[in-house]
This record gives sequence, structure tokens and C-alpha cells, in this order.
Amino acid sequence: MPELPEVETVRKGLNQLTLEQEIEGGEVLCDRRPSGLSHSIAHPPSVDEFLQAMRGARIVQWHRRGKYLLAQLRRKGNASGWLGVHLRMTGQLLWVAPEEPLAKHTRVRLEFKSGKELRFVDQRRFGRVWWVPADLAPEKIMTGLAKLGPEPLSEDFSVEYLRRTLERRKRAIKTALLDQSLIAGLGNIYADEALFLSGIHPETRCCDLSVSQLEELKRAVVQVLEDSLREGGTTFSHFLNVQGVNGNYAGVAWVYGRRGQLCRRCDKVIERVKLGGRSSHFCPQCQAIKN
DNA sequence: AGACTGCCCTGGCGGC
DNA sequence: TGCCGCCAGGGCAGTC
Repeated sequence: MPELPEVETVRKGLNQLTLEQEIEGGEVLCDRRPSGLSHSIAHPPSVDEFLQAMRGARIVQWHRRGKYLLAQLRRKGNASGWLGVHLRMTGQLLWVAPEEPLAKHTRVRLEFKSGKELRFVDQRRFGRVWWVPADLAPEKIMTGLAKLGPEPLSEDFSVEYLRRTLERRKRAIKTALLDQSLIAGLGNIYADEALFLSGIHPETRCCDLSVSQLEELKRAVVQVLEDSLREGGTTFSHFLNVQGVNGNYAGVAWVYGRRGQLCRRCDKVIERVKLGGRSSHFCPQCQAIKN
């Protein structure tokens, strides 16, 4: 499940490998579902139109907002819109030689004149690819972009912002951390890790958090993201960087995925609860409920 | 407005 | 060994 550090790692790799090379063709792989023909292109509705937009384009730069990737496109010196990608759970962007055998769940191929291919591979098919025409703002087409809260590694993400945003909310802090409209880019792994590091029980109501707890939480969120970023993302799940290499962060997970194992800090057994349809892992001693 | 729920999707795993 | 059903979860639509 790529979260901010993984998406950022992919972005950096793409900026090293894919810029200023003409896209000469591509392919969108469809498969026949009971519900009909299915593919990963969210926009435009026509696959042909998508591929036509890709042909002849070059990528100027890759950007990231939350967990969204955005490639700025140019054709013959003119702006030609944006290529947007969201990896969701299992999506991967891989920079490969054309003769590389197609992975089973390959959804999109973009062929570059330089003799390389960018492939979007996505086992569970939650991931999405968009083309946004140059005369539209990306958030008009990629509507999720418009709803994103501040970047957690920016100055906008302050203790004061957290206090102002959470002080009247009654829901659990864990579900608030996963809400992309409050903070952009956190997912289940780093939310659980940040709550452990700040000693906060995931079921604590937002409005019950003290200012010192919010300070701890803010610090912990920044720390887990920066630590993971430094290692090139987590080794968990399906994450691979563009060159097909896993990250290095997993060894230091305090609670995520450790239900039934002993807390690395106090030896109590790590527990798991369901919150908003997502599992939350926590240490019942290090993250005692505050009233 | 805020807070829920269910849905999409596939592979891996537990249980029998 | 085989089969069934459950589980993983990001974002979005729908509901109250």
C-alpha cells in the first residue's frame, strides 16, 4: 500500500529516468469482466483518446500531491496537459526494457523513443491513470486532488493546524489521520506507527487530545515519514520503486502488522481493532486510553 | 458539515 | 489435497 514515502520514492525515480523522452506509442490492456470490458484509465473515457494524447508527448517533470503522481507533459514545446497516476493498493510504475516479459497484471504500457517502456502494473485494479488536457486544471478531472488537506512535510502541517482542525471533532484520531482531506498522504501503516510513537490510543476522540499530545503526534507523523523516505519507502506489501526494487523500512515497524507479537518497547502483546473498516494495531500499555 | 457504510478487486491464508 | 470464505485497504458514492 504505497503511502507518501513510497509515492515520493517513485516520483524521484521517474524524474531520474523518464524526462524529455518522446512517447512514441502505448497500449492499454483490457480484460473481460462479468460487468464488461475493464481498464485502468479513469479519463478520458475513450482509450484511443488517451493513447492519442500520449503519442508525441514528453514528460517535463513529475510532481506529487498526497498519494497522487502528476507528470507535466509537453508536445513540440507546448504544454499538452498532465498524466496523473494513483497507485492505490497494489499499483506499480516500472521502467523496463520492451523485451521484459509482461507481468500478469500489466494495465498500461507507454513506449518511449529512447527504447524503454513505462509500465503500470496493478494486481487489484484499484489504481487509476488520467490524462488531463492542457486547458483544464488537474483537480477538475482528478477530483480527489481538490479535496486534499495539507502536505504533512510542509509548513502548513503545524500543531496549530491540528488543534484548529481536530478540537471539535468526535471521531477517533486514527480515522482522522487516514482522512486525506485533513492530511494528505498518510495511510494505514504510517498512521499506526505515528500513533505508537506519540503514545496515543487509536480510538482516542480527536477532541480529547491535549495540545501536548498534538505536539507529539505532529512530531511523530513527520518522523515516520522522513525515516521511511530516507530508506526509500517500506518493504511492506506490493511496493517497488520504478526499477523494481523494494524499500528498506519494514524492519523498524513498531506495531503495524504485529498483532499477537510482543511490543518492542514494553513486552505487552500488540492488539488490533477495526476502525472505519481499517485495522488498527497498537500496544495497550504504551498507548493507554486517555479519558 | 461531519461521520458513517459499502463497494471495488485479487491473491493468500485459515479452517475443515 | 481441495474448497470455501475471509481478509487486506484508498478513495468515492451514498446515506443519515
